[in-house]
Amino acid sequence: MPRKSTDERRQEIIQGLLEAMSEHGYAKASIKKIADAAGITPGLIHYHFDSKQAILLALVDELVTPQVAALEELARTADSPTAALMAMIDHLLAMGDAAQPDAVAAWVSVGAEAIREPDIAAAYSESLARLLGLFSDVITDGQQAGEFSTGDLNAHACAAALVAIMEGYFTIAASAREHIPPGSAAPATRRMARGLLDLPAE
Amino acid sequence: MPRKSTDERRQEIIQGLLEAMSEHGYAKASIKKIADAAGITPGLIHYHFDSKQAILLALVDELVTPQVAALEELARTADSPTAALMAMIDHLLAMGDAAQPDAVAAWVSVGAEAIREPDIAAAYSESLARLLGLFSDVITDGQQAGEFSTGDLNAHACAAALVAIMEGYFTIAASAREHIPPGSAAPATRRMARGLLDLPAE
Amino acid sequence: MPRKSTDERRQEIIQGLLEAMSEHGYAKASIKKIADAAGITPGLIHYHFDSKQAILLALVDELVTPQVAALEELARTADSPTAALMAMIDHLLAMGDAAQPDAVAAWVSVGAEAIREPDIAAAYSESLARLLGLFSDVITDGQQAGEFSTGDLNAHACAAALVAIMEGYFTIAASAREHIPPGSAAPATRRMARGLLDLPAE
Amino acid sequence: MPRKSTDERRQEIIQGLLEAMSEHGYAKASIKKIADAAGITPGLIHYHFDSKQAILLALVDELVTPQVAALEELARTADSPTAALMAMIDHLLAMGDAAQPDAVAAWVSVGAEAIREPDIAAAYSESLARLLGLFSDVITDGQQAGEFSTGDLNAHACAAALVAIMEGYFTIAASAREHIPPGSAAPATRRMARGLLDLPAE
DNA sequence: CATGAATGAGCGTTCATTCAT
DNA sequence: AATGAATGAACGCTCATTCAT
Repeated sequence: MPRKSTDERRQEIIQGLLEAMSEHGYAKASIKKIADAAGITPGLIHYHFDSKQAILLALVDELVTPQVAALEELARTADSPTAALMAMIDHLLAMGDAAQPDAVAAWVSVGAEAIREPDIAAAYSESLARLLGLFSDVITDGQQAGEFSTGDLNAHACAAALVAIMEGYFTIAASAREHIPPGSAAPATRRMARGLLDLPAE
Repeated sequence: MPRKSTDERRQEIIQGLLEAMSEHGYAKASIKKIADAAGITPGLIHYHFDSKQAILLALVDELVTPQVAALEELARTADSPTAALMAMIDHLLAMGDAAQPDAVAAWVSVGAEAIREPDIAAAYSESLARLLGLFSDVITDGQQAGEFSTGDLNAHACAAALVAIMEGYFTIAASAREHIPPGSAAPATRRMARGLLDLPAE
Repeated sequence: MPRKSTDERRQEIIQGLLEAMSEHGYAKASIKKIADAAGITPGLIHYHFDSKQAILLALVDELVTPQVAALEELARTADSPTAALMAMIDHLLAMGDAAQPDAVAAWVSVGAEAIREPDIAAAYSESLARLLGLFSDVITDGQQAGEFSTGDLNAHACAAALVAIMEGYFTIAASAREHIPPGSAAPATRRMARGLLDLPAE
Repeated sequence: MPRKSTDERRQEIIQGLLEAMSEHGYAKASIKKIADAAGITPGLIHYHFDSKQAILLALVDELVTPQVAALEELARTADSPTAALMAMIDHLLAMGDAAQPDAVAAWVSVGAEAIREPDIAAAYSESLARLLGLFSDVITDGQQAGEFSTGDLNAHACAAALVAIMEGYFTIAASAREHIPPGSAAPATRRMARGLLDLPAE
């Protein structure tokens, strides 16, 4: 007679890691702290996950999937590639601006952890690939529609540049938010995207 | 006279941390690993540094100061604000592109560590402030010279945007380099800077 | 249900510290030695106690509380203040004489540790205050009953003198027992108490 | 060409230990701290002393010898055994009262250290023996002069009792001075000595 | 499913002692 | 006689993981 379903428990544990990580970083987010944040006991963590790293991998998916879905939806419902791109930028930068500080901090920790853990690196890389693919598609659409021109750069390089901006804003937002004038990230990024893609000024 | 001077040893230890950190991240860059990388015994580390964190703070300075000096030199010797800005972008992005992978990886770890360690956060924030100041000065110069126009954004917000790009490219370069087409970072950033500052295409 | 209850383990650890301390002093009573004495592994110590100092604080309470209770009982059931005082002296000095050499040695280490550790000093001071209070009450009772006379000294100063004798005998018993003729501590102290309180010789 | 004589250096080191010990206790009085307190470098310590323990043994002698000499002088110049005893009590308790807090704290640490170090125990025991001998002599003199009567106790037991008081006052003075009313130690001890030795009240 | 005591390896740090200079 | 860098063992403590209950 299960007190809670496996899926629910896994969700709680993942959220516990998110909470612990945003406060202490991954290395110091101990199983005990994760368990406390999830409102369960330490022993139960390893019943639902093989290892601490497995929770992190699940968290990466948890962080990325809804964003990708939201961006896809934005791209699909936009009137034009330009409108789609601007909507995507606004959506992503809103996160860094303040909307989900825990998720942003956790994401930065994931990027750092990826330096030394191949499994995390793979998940991180795949997550970036998903984002890159979305931007790449929109840029290709815009090129074919004659809205965008990318000079010597291909669509992939331009997509990487846009993802880099997002990553950069997230990094600074996580550790030195005071250096980002509130509300400036999205407009600045839109201006930069216009330069990148040869769009006329707004 | 001691067997080696304190300054030499401190340098070796700082480089040992850089090496260990770029491979394992800060948390797993143990005193033992740092000592091995520096070719000394663990006990000696704490003869020269009060704590592991003190080494990291010294490393942050070591990483940032020469870059800031180089950027200042570039800004001073450039013919125009536009030329200065482009030279600075090229210089910084060259690092991320491949020139100093260890330093880039270490820097990303610093950003992540800053999330939870106030002292590191302070050093990280100050380092960003130094970079931001340089960009901010160039942008202000360009505005006054009539070369740049920043729309609704002030110089600081534009500087933050450029620093964010750099941070973002570094983050991706450290963990998922395969997503950055080699050689694309600097040209893409130059295009974005043109959009940000209302410069005509090259 | 865990393998052993927290209370049982805490007791075993406290006793392990008592054992290790009486043999090696507090500083050299390492977590490893405490664990060995308690028959457990070192890691478990910090599951049950936050720090080594926390064990010491628990031990101080463990040492003092039963003695205070015993002295209170003696004071309560004695026929007169004089009888109460003599019973208390006999009870306390019996410890130093030989009855609990481990506890006496540990207590001396606590006093020394109190010199440099404010938390230990507070616990030590409070323990002394409890003993002093008991003696002070008995002396005040004796004064009011016309049995004791303390000259220029107040009850508190006389209580302090009696507690000092006890501390002194404990100190010598712990490190240089050969200098205390067996069985002499209590009679000598009774004679001194008579002088202190103007009691006629037995 | 010696910059300072060996004897001077040894003295400085012993005083350095006294200073470091009274502040940090023996275990935490590191060679570095002793050297700092002595105004020399760590390496020099082991040129003048074989080990840290050897300094402590020298310190014990340093602490006790002048007191013993002073007490001998007091005993020799006193008009009577009673006067001698009271002068000795006043002299010793003046230390605990406030005169030399560093020495008192160090002495208590020596007593605690004696629990676990046989060599320290031997030195501590010998120091106590010297004090005991002095008191024992005076008491024997007083008995022979018909001034003192010690009941069932022999002179040694009475001497031990007086030394215990001193040790006890020192212990409390070192860690919980607030419990000793200032100026009360000597008068209280004189009253106790009168009871111990069947002297009439002052 | 769930608990929480238990393990053991590793961590950052301290330090008495040694020794090249 | 003196320096201060260097060593290596020990320390208190943390923690992912295991497992009896």
